[in-house]
Amino acid sequence: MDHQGSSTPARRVTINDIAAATGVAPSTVSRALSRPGRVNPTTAARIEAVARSLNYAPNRQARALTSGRTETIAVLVSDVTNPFYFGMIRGTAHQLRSAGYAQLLIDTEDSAELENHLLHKMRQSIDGAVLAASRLPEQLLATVAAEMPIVAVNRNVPGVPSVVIDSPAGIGQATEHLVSLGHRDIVYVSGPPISWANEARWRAFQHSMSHHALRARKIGPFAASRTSGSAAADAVLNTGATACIVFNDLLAIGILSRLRERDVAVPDQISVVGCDDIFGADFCHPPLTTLNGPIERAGRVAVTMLLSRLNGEAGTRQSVVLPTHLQVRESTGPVPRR
Amino acid sequence: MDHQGSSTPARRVTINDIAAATGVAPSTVSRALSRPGRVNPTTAARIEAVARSLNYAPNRQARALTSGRTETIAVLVSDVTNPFYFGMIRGTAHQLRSAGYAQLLIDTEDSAELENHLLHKMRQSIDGAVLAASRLPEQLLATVAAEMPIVAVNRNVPGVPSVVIDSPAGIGQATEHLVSLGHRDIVYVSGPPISWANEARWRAFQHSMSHHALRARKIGPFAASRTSGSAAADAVLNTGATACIVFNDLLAIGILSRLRERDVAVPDQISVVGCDDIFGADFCHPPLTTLNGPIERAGRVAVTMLLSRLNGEAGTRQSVVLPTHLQVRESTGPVPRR
DNA sequence: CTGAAAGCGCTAACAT
DNA sequence: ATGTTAGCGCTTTCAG
Repeated sequence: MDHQGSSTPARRVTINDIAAATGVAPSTVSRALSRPGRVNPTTAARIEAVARSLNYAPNRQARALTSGRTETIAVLVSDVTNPFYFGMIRGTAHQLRSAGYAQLLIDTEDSAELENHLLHKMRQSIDGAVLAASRLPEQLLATVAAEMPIVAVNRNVPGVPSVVIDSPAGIGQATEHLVSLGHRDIVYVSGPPISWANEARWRAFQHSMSHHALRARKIGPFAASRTSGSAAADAVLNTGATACIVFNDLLAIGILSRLRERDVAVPDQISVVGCDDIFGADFCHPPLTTLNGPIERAGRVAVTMLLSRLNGEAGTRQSVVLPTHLQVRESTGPVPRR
Repeated sequence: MDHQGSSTPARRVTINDIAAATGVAPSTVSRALSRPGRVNPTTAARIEAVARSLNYAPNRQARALTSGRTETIAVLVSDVTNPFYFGMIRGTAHQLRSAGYAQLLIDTEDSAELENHLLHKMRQSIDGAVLAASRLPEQLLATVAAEMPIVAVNRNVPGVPSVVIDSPAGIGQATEHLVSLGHRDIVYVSGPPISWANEARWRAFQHSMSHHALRARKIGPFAASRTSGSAAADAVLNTGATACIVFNDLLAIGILSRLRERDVAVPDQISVVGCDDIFGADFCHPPLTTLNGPIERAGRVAVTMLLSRLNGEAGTRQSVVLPTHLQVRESTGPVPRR
């Protein structure tokens, strides 16, 4: 049984149906529905009423075909299950919805090839893209940016609009924090070398340490996952350092678990600092000292930049840097006495 | 500078370009690219070669316009930031990608109206939808299912294909576990009344308890969020129960935090069981005893069902029930001695 | 196996 | 302010 009330197989209603029912031309209906103001208010109202009563919904594909605008934005993440992205996705989702855009979520599985391939395949289906943690080489990223409107998150490449969370500044605070607690031997636990954020954090760490006339060491690389925390923890212990700053929280939480397993007390024997303040960082054991960034806001800002670019608005900033601050919890403490 | 090598503003290549370059008709190109086998292998190969060399990507909108198939599936979640969905989204993402489908991620913000509205608005842009934790009333959900291919996850309504994780069975195990630890006074901490899973879990709990000739109590409802854990914890304590089974892990983790804050020892003074085994359940403090379900698999299965339905395959099961089991960690223990 | 032609639903000139 | 006309890029009859 067809709940539409007719007996024909529920043909979808088009602007032609509305035009017929209203006694105007389809183009008028199109205008009335697309941009009000270009049509007589009275007829516009009539058209809208009929559209509503007919339960009309515009066909986005047809609209896209002529207008070239799909009202769809792709959001690319390197791994959907990484909690880091949740907040960002919520930010993009909200901002896109309120602008009437649809959000295509794409998981690039940490592969530059896949990222490039999917971007290429989808380029006609989207008006633009937010690339969260793009793995594309600089050159290629710049090329992509020249071809379609994109905003990169946590990736800074000349010529590519971006939103980056200023973790270098945060790393500075973290180093300061540890040094003030008496730590002198601090090691950076690095994440995937392909990650721009990883490099940025390592450089910031080196810089801060040299500022204190301390030697910056690095171990890794490790995958940015909880499971690789085991190897990372063992490696940290092996260095003899009294504190570590870890590429991200996922890895840091993995390290915490392994340290517990090995009965190494945190922070009594070793201090751990993470990055990103993901879901869970506040309730793991011990709660993690980490860099807290406005990640949801990053998503919102990225979309705002993208949309204003699409709308040809002028005063759009090329790059936005969002502040970060150290969230001190219980995984850091005074350097252990020998 | 246009990296395409031409000086014109990078007009996108269409099947007509390929047709011209190959010396065949556009329709042949279409056939060759859409379903090989309906065209001479030699020419097909030639066409494909030219397509590749021209860097051709089909226009999905145009294709959708005629064929009616968008190769896009919507995945609706009630809240993108709920970690419960992460695994499921990964499951759907992988399965969709391997089938060449795009995934539209839609956040319904826990609102039935919004869910219905977006489904309606998007119905022409998608081939089907996976509804995770739909908030739609039964009747409406059935209507939607009659109009477009959908698969519901964790929601069982007659006539609507579904994938549900068998948490009732799990609740039985959880109750058994607590009773065997000596608990007699167990309370169910309920989540949003609008949630189907919440009702199912409460019923299962009642059933198990009556099986042991024990009285089942319920408190709530509480929002399924960490913050509402405070109120929930206080309420649990107020009941004097020695154990609680909580609607989901998010709420349970919130409860754990509050109990720590109030210096109530878990599990020495009270035992806590969650549901879903979300990210974080294994590293919160204490690690949470919870129901572990194959949530990523649920996402994969849902997509598989949806796609096989779209492809008109016959032997598609209407509903799939996935097993669950109790994951005992450290938040449950023997009943406290008085 | 392939070509010609029609048209999906809509928007965008161009007229009026 | 509104109607007419011509496609967008593709698939799909219908012929051959």
